[in-house]
Amino acid sequence: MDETTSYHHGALRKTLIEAGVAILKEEDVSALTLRRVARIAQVSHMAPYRHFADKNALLAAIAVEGFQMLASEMQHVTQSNLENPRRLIRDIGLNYVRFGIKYPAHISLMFSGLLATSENEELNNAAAQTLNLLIEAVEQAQSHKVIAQGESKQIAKSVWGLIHGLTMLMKEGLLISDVNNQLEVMVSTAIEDLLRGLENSK
Amino acid sequence: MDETTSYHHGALRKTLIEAGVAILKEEDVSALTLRRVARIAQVSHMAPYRHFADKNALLAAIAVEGFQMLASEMQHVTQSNLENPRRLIRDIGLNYVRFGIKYPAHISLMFSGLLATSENEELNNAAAQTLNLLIEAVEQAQSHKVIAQGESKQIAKSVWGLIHGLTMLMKEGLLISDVNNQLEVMVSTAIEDLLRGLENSK
DNA sequence: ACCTGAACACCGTTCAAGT
DNA sequence: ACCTGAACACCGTTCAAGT
Repeated sequence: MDETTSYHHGALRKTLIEAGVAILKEEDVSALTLRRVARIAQVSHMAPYRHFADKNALLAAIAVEGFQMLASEMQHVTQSNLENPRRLIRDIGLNYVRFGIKYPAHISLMFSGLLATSENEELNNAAAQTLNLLIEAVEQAQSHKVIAQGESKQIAKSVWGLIHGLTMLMKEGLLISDVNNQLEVMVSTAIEDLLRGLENSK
Repeated sequence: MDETTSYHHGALRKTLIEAGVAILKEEDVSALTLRRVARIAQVSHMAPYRHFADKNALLAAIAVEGFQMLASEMQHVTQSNLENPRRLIRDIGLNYVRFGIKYPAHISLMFSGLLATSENEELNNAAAQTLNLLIEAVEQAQSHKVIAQGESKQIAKSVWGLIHGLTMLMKEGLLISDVNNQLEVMVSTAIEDLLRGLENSK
């Protein structure tokens, strides 16, 4: 029953995903090839097919890993802002944008069209988890009277749209020239403007 | 001096770009290869190198074409909304999102990281034009007292962030299930919520 | 079950050569 | 100037085979 007695080891799937994550930390999505991931894991270029149907399936698994990293950051922010929902939403936004700046290739993969075409249930659930965490934050803000009642899902989608768009544009260098000094004001201002509009929702 | 006497013709550069645009209308970015574009243009796989330094340069030119298509749509919307800046901003947003739904592979290429890494001046100008058109719309709204004075550039960036994020999430199928019937309400609501917050900017 | 290597049809890019 | 073809080191994927 010792899993390490097989040719490689029982954790090849995980090793392959981690190799992919590591590549995305240094290079862009085009560097993430099946053969290279296999090389890093020290297996033949065909071994990954025992764990993934094709390259897209590996990419989807790496994207899931990204959504989990993001969710875990969002949950951490939520823990430290239990009493101030206005600051909670702002901090979730700031961390989302910083996540995109820190892992540009990874977030690029996560929203590269895999979700649009893949029908991969695990991936769709992982992405939906992002929205769920935003809905929770919005409902918390509503119960604190910071956001008007009703339509928490629509409101969470608006918030997601704003912070996701800022992230993508920021990542492309289209919003500010100095990420260290301008990011916080730029993003906070945008989020607070939207929150102000949500106070007296129609 | 007849340009058509050369091996191919003088318009190869344009032909190659249009071949790329055509591929993106049907398939995703991974189908856009240098060799395939050359095949469509009926030239050898090396001919494109006379017009583009490498594959990235061709991709950048195709992205520029996308920004020009988008700008031309935005200008058209602006022409038909000269008197109502509130509706203008909403319609620009709606059209931006529809552009992304109509050309998902093209908009994906436009924001795929080329801008972040390329230093391509033409591409950067084309992308900046999008922001310029939004700044104009915001300033029009300010002069009609629909948006509070000051910081039109920051406000335009917030608006861009919102509509860009909604576009990308929509394209991934993460916001609504029925694009034909739900898009307009979803996007309009989000934009109007932000505009409400901008009425009495801090 | 899990892993391997040869083979195939593709890539982007370099180089030397043709008109 | 513009275009070509051979060659190289890569891809993803199929297949037949090994333990």
